[in-house]
Amino acid sequence: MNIKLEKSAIKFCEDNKHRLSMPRLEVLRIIISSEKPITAYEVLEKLGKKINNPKPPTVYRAIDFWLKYNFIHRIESLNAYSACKANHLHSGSQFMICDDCGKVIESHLCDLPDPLEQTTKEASFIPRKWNLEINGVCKNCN
Amino acid sequence: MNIKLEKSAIKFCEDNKHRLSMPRLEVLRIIISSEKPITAYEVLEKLGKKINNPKPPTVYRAIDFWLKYNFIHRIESLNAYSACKANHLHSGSQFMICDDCGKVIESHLCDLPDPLEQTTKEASFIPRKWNLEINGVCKNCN
DNA sequence: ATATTGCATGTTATAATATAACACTTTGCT
DNA sequence: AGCAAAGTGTTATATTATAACATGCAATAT
Repeated sequence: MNIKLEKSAIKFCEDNKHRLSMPRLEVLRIIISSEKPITAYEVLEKLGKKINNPKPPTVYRAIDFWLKYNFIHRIESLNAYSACKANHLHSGSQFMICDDCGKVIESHLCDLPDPLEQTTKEASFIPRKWNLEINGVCKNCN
Repeated sequence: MNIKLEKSAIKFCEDNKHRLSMPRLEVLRIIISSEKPITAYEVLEKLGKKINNPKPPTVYRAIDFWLKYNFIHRIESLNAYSACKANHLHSGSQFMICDDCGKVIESHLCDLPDPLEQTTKEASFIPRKWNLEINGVCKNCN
């Protein structure tokens, strides 16, 4: 699927002296190979086929790790996770979620769009990361 | 606090023949009078002082009702709810969440900003509602 | 005025999501 | 080898949310 992302994750760990443990690698692979955003407990179930009887913290730790470095994203309104579709790491993401078929399309903001940037300035608020989720109806469903 | 919102909610129910039941009214009041976004179980606890021994579904039903008509918003990344601060109903919301002090500032988008509108068009995606959550550091904390 | 209907609530139970806490293991460094 | 830091294994439990079904209430049609 997205072998590029896996490779860059491996390289990232080497370069930054993070351990690329079994749970981390397998969890990332599971999320990468999922068509749709996948929940932690779905990951847990699949992980059970790779390592012996894993428990929720194992999954959540790995997820937190990859989230932290933006290799995966969390779709808040679905409590689900998906691999980053961009070829670079970014701190802002945008998802279009189809209310009909559940399909999720990621695009990504490199910068906060101007009117939004503006409101943060007005509030003297310093953005660190942001997440936009748009619900609606996708191409195929309308 | 926001007596205006309560009034407009009451009027909304009258106009649209929705029942303004005890749980609905009290839940709305609790959320309106909360300084910060409040979780469902915090609402439940406060509701216990108004009506006898309420259960989670009572709270969630009332929350869902007000959410549906945009009188309150859900802040996804906090699993919490807050009264709408705009003086009009809107289907898009924007929150700035301070990672230091937990303060949440709402602003509101009447329309999806152009670059975003653009991406939905490119994907032939029809937006129905959207939610942007920006994490960062607020005025007082930086 | 009452029967009907649809909306809403009360209640019990349980599902789904996530984390605390602590013992143990691995790795890199000195 | 000895140590510290980072990571995992495991048990238990916290937090968030919903399913399912019985009951109540209010508008309206007879």
